[in-house]
Amino acid sequence: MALRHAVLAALLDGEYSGYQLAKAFDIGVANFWHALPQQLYAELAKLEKDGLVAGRQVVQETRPTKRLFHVTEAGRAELEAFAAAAAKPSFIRDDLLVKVQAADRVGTGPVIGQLEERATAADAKIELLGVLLRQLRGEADEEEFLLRGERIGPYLTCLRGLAFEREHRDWCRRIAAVLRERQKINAQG
Amino acid sequence: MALRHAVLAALLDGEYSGYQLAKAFDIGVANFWHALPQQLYAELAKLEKDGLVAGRQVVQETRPTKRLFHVTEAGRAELEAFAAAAAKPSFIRDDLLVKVQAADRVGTGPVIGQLEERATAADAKIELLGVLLRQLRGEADEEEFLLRGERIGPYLTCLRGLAFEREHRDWCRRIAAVLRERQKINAQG
DNA sequence: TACTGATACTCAAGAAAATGACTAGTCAGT
DNA sequence: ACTGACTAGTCATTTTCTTGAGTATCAGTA
Repeated sequence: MALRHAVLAALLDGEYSGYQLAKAFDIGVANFWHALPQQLYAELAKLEKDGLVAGRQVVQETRPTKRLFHVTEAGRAELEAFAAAAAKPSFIRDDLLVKVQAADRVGTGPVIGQLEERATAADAKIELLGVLLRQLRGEADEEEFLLRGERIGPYLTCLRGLAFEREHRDWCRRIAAVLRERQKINAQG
Repeated sequence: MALRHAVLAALLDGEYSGYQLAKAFDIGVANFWHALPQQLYAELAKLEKDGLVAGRQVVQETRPTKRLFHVTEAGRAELEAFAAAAAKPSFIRDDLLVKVQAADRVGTGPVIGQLEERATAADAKIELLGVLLRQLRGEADEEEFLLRGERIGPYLTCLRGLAFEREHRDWCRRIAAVLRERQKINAQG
């Protein structure tokens, strides 16, 4: 029971359809919780069955009918209990790091390429997060917003995401450079 | 097929028993791949069945008999192919971030406590990684080691882990401070 | 006019991971 | 003599995740 709370937390900011939720996960929530759309639909169904979210049908003229969900009182209570309980240790899984761990025992060429791709992707994500953060805080500067803003939760997690992406990008570029240098040295020696 | 390659990569540095592998995962590999001991035993059994690792029994006098595993040629080839294939996007999951996302909609008291615990745990991890890195690079300084060292894979992933833990610690402390400040302001207002 | 891409989902099969309990001997300290 | 921690695993069950496919409509583009 874990995705459950991530969905509830994401849904705190208003009504979302499963589809919209999947988008929100891609941008914001993905900074701390990865999930595929199918999982979200399944989880929403379970949450509704358990009365933690409620949905309402919205018929649209030009688009398929959708169902918008919001968190119920029971859902809020569930989140409250979750927040008070001990957190599990965080965890990461990253293929690319597995490859780097194996570096200098397997061919590094493709790994260097992947590190550079990742760095580029991180650049894009950093820009995206920058835009998102500016939107979230509106006119206020950050300090002011963090102290007086109404809804800072998503802002705080995006800040974490931004820091993560920056570190990740820098690491990828540095490691790619190191591996390239080593290739040169080995070619010479 | 994912844990599989993490195990192979971890096993590149010598022979390990399942138990030792579990330790190695806790310290180094956990920086990019989280797995429980039971999973490792199960994965080792599968890898052996598939001929990607081979084990040998070691009878000990004072300790239970153990089985030490090493990567076979087929295992190395498997890793090689893995390194060349496209990497999946990394993913993170963190309960604590879910709680922060929900912050200012649920009680923040316990969350502040957990942020501080995390920061303290991160401090310990940072120290541990510092020691590990010093061990790995021996006498050489970092630049020199990265360019000429024989085996830099684990060093590189530990560097990533270190950067991650630092960022995480700083973020936790900052967010804890922000949430505390907001509690004060709300108490006054 | 055909094609692409976005919206808005659903279903099912199979792989992978998490959980909890269990065995069994050693060693250090109270 | 007892306790708790460490070594070194195994087993079974359940939960969760991934993969891949399928449905349907509409808007914009070439």
